[in-house]
Order: sequence, then C-alpha cells, then structure tokens
Amino acid sequence: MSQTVRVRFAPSPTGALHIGGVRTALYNYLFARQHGGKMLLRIEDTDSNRFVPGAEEYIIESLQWLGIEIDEGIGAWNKTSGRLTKELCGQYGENGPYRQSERREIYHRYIKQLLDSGNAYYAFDTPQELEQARQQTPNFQYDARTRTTMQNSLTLPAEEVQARLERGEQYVVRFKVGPNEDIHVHDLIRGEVIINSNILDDKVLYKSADDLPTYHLANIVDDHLMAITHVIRGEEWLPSAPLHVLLYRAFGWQDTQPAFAHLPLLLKPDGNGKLSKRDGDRLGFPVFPLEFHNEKDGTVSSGYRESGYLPEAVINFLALLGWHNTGDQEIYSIAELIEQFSLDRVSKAGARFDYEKGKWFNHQYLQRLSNQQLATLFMPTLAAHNHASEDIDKVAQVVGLVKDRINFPQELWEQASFFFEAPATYDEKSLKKRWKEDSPKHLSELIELLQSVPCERWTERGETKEDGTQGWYLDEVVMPWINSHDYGVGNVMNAFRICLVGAARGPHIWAITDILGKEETLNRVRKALTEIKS
RNA sequence: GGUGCUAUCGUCUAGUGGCCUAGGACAACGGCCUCUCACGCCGUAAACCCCGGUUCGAGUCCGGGUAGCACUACCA
Repeated sequence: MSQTVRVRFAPSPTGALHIGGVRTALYNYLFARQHGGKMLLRIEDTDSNRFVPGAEEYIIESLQWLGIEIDEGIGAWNKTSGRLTKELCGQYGENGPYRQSERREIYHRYIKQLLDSGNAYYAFDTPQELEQARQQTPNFQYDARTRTTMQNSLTLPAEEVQARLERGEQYVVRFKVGPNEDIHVHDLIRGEVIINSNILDDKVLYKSADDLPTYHLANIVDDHLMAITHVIRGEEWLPSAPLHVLLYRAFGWQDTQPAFAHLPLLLKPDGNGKLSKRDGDRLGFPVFPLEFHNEKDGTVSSGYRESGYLPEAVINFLALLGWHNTGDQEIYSIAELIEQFSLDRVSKAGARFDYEKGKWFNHQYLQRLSNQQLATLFMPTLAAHNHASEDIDKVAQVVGLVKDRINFPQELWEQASFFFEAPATYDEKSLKKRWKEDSPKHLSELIELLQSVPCERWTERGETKEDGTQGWYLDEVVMPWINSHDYGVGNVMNAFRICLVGAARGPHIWAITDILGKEETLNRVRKALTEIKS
C-alpha cells in the first residue's frame, strides 16, 4: 500500500475533551507518525443544541499541552514550527473547511446524490408521531418493515411530497437500509464483525430543522473527501460501523473506504460502566487534560495540567491503558511510542481507569527533571505561601533533597515548608514518641556545642566514607559528643529534628542545617525549648 | 428486550498449543537501609469465569453457558 496514511481526530465541541477522547487522539497520532502520515483535526459540530462555547479552544490547547501535533485541519500546529494557523482555531489544509457546520453546501450535494439514487428518502413524521409509534409498538424501529406505515416519500404520492417540501414543512432525510443482509466490517483490532441489516434502522442523515446532516452522513462524506485511510475511534462506534459501510457503498466509494479500528473503552475505577466526569469528582481525580470552565452550565472541572501532571506522564499513562508491547517496559518516551505502537497490540477488552498508576507515572517523570526544572514548577506553590521571592538556587537545592517523595510539584510544600518557615506547631505523635524527658538537657548542651562551630565550617563537608559518599563536618563534631556522653544517637537527633522540622520526618539532618544556616538552626532549637513542654 | 463486542492476580497487562511451577508494573503487606519520614532495594501474598470438545498435551483452538461493556435518538 503506497497510499499515504491519513487519520483524523474528530471531536464534538460539547464540553471539555474527555480523557478517553485524549487517548483516541493519541493513538491516531502515534499511528500517523509511525507511518509517516498525516493527522487531521475536524470539528464535528452538527448538533447546534449541544455546542459549548470555548470547547474548540479547549480541545486545541489540550492537544498542544500534551504534544499531540495536528498536521491539517482546525488548530494545526507542530512542535518545530509552532502554530500553523493564524488563530488558535484557524484552519490549515487543502480539504477544508474542517468544521462541519461550515460544510452545509457540500452535504446538500451528497444528500441529493443519495436521494436521486434511491438510497435515501424524505420523512415527514413529527417527533410526536415517532414517539407515538414507539409507544404503540414495542421495540419500534424505523426500518424496511415499518417505513411503509409512516409519512415519507416512499408512502406519500410524489405530488404531496413535492407540496410539503414547497410549503417548507419540516422533514428529515433517512437512509434506506435494505432488509436481511449480512454486513461484514473488518476491524483492525477485532477482526471480522458481521451484523445483519435487519437490526439497523433507517438512520436520519439530514434534518431540515437546522439544515445540518447528522454524524453518520457528515462523517462518511468528510472522511471520503479528506481521503482518510484509517478510522481509529472508540468502541461505542462499532455498532454503527455497518451503517457506515452501507453508506460508503451507496455513494460508490467502497474501493476507498477507510480501514476501521475500534478502541476499547475506559471504564470506571470501581463499579460498572464507562469512565465519566462524575467518577472523577466522586473519587477525586481529573478526567480532563486541562481545567475547564463551562460557560454553558457554569461548572468547573479539574484538569491534569493544573493537578501537577507532566504531559509526558499523561501520555505514557494513557498509551498503556489499552496498549502494551511484548515485554516488561513501562516507561515510554513519545518517540518510543511512535516507533513501537501498533494497532494489533491494542487490547480488545475495556480498561479500568487506575488513577494510582497515573500518579506513579507522574512520580517517575518528575524524578527525571533537573532540580532547577522542578524548582521552577514549584515556584507558584511557594508564591501561594508568600515565598515568591525565594532564590531559585536555594529552592532547587531544597527540591533535590525531597523530590523523591512526591508525585506532584505542589506536594513539595508539605515536604519542604520547614526550609522556608520555622515550624509553628510541633507534631503530637512525633513529640510523644521522640521527645524524651532529658531532651531539653541534651538540646541545651547541643546549642553550646554548635555555637562553638565556626560559621565557615558550618556547611563544610566531612570525610569521604567507605561507600564513597561524603559526610558532614557537623556530624564529626556532634557524633563523638553524643557517644562520649552515651546520650543515644536516636534520642538526640530526633529531638533536634523536631526542633527544626516540627515533626519526625524529612531529609538527613545535616542537609537541613546546611540550608538553614547556623543562626536559624540555633534559633529554632531555642524556640522549641521554650515552646515544647516535657 | 434486541444486536454486537469482551473475558489472565484488586487494577493495567505479558502470554499466539509444550519454554507456564503463568512473567512484569501499580496498589497491598513484610524486611533491609536509617537520627525520622519517605525514596530505593529485596521479598510475600495475589489470576487463567464455568462446562464440554479437539489434541499425546489448552491460559492459548472450537462449541455452549455465564458475566461485564457498548449500541439500540431528528446526540456524537
């Protein structure tokens, strides 16, 4: 096959882009890049009632944040040249417009073609009449069996149809599905799927009310006109794939019909059903890439970006939710994913969304950042705690000491706040366990001992140990003192730690005193001595 | 209800007829390290949905159950 691969991501601007949609976009992107093909973004806004302002911008910003490039269509951009369109939601490419609401004339043409060839017909049944039919007949379906009893151009005299159209009566155009035919759909992930046409209904392809086609028609026409070679979409579309096959045939496009791949769905972490926005609210994790302010209903939804996720971590996490290579590799760069991704290694079964694993991925990627990079990500949190003017080099040094214990940059504050502020309170549990009767005595002596250390030696490093690590000079002063008085290393050091940190936790004590400095260290011990009652 | 898809540890998954006494990762638990809490390292527990069939041999192939999911709109 010498044909260039062309795939599309075709979301509806009905709200924030769901994380499942992000994965669909990602798989499309990986597939396109791997085959040297093109990735298109098309906006499927054929339902004027569900349009949400800002949704398009949101989709584009999300893809940019994640690094999923768009070669053609709405919001085209790439990592090297940046934005390919003038505005955020601009269009780029030869096959536009890429917003379905701007393609009305095109759809008119193809609706007419279907009408003329007898593959579609006008239907005048009102919503009320349809509702009535559904009430009267159990499992009512508008199809070969029932359409003879309805108000349409197949049952009405031609003159009346003409008259109704001329009167401007509202109508829809329905696809005429032939009875009892086994339709074969080849799916790249699932193999051959066979569905009998009897279970398909005469789908509405066009509604005169808003002069717009429905998804099915617009989708097939656009995929054809935009020369899409592979349709990679969610499994929820599998049941309508036979309809799409029939549509390609009705247009005479069966030879260029794209290949289909239906992706498994993302399921709730607990319970039954697919992952929804409510699950995120209920269980406390984002289901959207970016925070979203819905102008239509006034709601705000949390996003991965604002929660402190690195885009690479989200990509890696999502890639492995439904796809896995042979072998045990878990960490994949985007380049590795492009190289190794394949549709035939996509799982068939739905994947339960495991937020804990997402956190682990973020932890992994955070550790790979330099202290400086991570410090930069931490600065906003510091600013929120009134430490906006901290020196970045100091912050980086602090970050280096505690970063291995965090999953998100924001957590740096709870791990390292004592580097910036003296403890205001002392942790009950730590005091109970580590603050001994003679702690005040030990600490008073320790103050004197530390005071005797010249300032210039305070942060000095000590001897190199057997394992190659370097000790601290303070260690060489304090340890012999503890041992000679037989005070117990744990006793003294833990009490000391509580004075500095406010609890029995944190990095190595000399790493802390190193950053606090002599004066602050001694002040904190003095302060603790007056505030902690034995 | 109908139709379709799916089925390996709690979760994501490896496994394509003998290499499976079923591997890895997350989570859980235990130990080591250690002045503390973490990290890290080491280890433990944990699964082939059920029933038949094919085969010398089945997690792997076939059939039937069961269960889960999706679809069943003038939404996408």
